[in-house]
Amino acid sequence: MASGFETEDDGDDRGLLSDRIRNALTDEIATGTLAAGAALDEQQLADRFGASRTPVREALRQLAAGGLVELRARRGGVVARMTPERIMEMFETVAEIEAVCVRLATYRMTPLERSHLIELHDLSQPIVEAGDFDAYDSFNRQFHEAIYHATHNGFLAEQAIAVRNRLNAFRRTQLRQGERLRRSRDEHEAIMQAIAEGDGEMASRRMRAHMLNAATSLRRFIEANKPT
Amino acid sequence: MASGFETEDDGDDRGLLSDRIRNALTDEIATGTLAAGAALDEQQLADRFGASRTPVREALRQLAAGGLVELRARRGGVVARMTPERIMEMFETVAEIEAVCVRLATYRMTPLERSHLIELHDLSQPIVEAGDFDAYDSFNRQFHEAIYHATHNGFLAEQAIAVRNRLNAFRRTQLRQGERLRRSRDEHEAIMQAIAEGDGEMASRRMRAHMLNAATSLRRFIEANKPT
DNA sequence: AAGCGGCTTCCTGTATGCAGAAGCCTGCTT
DNA sequence: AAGCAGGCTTCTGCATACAGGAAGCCGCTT
Repeated sequence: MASGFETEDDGDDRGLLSDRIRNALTDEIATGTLAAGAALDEQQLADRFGASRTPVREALRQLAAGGLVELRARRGGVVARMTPERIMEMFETVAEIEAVCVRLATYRMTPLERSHLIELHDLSQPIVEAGDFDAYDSFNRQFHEAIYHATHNGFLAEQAIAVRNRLNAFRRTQLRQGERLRRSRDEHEAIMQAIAEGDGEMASRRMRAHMLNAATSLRRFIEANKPT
Repeated sequence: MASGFETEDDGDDRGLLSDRIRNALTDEIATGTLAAGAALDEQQLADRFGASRTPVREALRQLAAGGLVELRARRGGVVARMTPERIMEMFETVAEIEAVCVRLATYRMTPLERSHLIELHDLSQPIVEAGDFDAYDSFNRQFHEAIYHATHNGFLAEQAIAVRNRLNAFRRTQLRQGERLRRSRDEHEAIMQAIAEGDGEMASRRMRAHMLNAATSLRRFIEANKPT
């Protein structure tokens, strides 16, 4: 998430109401519970969260600033509606940013970080065998974020996480396509290989391909389920 | 500042109050009118803008989501305080993103866009001769944004602009250092050369170097003016 | 004299009230 | 019957009111 807020992890009972609402809405949008284009009525949301409109409004403003929600002046807000073109643009952007990250990480990561990453990667094997999509999604997130942090550039890591989060709903969808889970892990394997060899450029190219494969998988899914 | 947005300055009655406040604060932070670390008292800002606290709060939330302001729960907000380390991280991030952009742009730009970029670059010559920092800053922005758009990836362009905007104040400072203006243009020249040859990788490396040179120039300035 | 604790005061966070705009529905006109 | 106009409804945007936490201050204790 773009910085600026004290976000303690989601065990949130205490904390600001507007932050809790923001986190809840972020989650619902990311998981698709709130579909793209869904209208966001302030009073309705306020009732649902047992709050007044004020914290809801603040949450919506923050989400709008993050691009998850579109606010049209005096006409209310809707969950950001994304065209297939825009989704592809976002995937390409993530792919390029991830490619940058893995290149920097290859050159900068400490032995400890490298060890941690290898360990993480090894853990994904049984998950793939079991075909556990949710577990793999969670692992995948950890894997990529470990790479972000290994760049030793906190700002870049934040940006990467923020952009990645906006693609959450789509990435999860895409993982459920056919053999994508196993192929995803194979691609990770190839990336790990390049990292182990200290070849940042190679790791970068493989990461870009990895992300674009995911995008292609998603595009196929979108076109297969096209309503028209 | 040389805001490319058509946010008509103070004569603006139209539009949302919270948006006007947000734009005004963005501007003041970017130009340094509001120094980093400055406390942002809601009531005080409300009085200054002749509004109530409500739109001020909404503006602050949006700025926090964009990273320009830090909000500590129940303790008010301050203009994001950036350490030299963080500024360098931001510069590195911008450098990498710009490098990505110019590579994609080289391969994707239309002849019209290439022509426009060349024209823009040519216009910078007399500006450098005159040593007009403000004009060059404005040109520089146009030059880089033209490259963003030539990627034909709207989302990537938005991200690039957003990150770049957060460095506004520092980039302007840096341009005022010694021969930096002329060297900046020389580096643009080298980038244009690579674009003309259709060598995206070369353009990318040169762009990265260009941005890191700017960062180095800024770091020298910061250390030279270090209070301690 | 120094440290601590309670109090006071200010400021944030939330709720509610009010005005105006956007959209809709109804009824009139052609 | 279709189109338009005007009023009505609903929701947003802003202001104000209220409650609770945070920081500073003053006095008390040792």
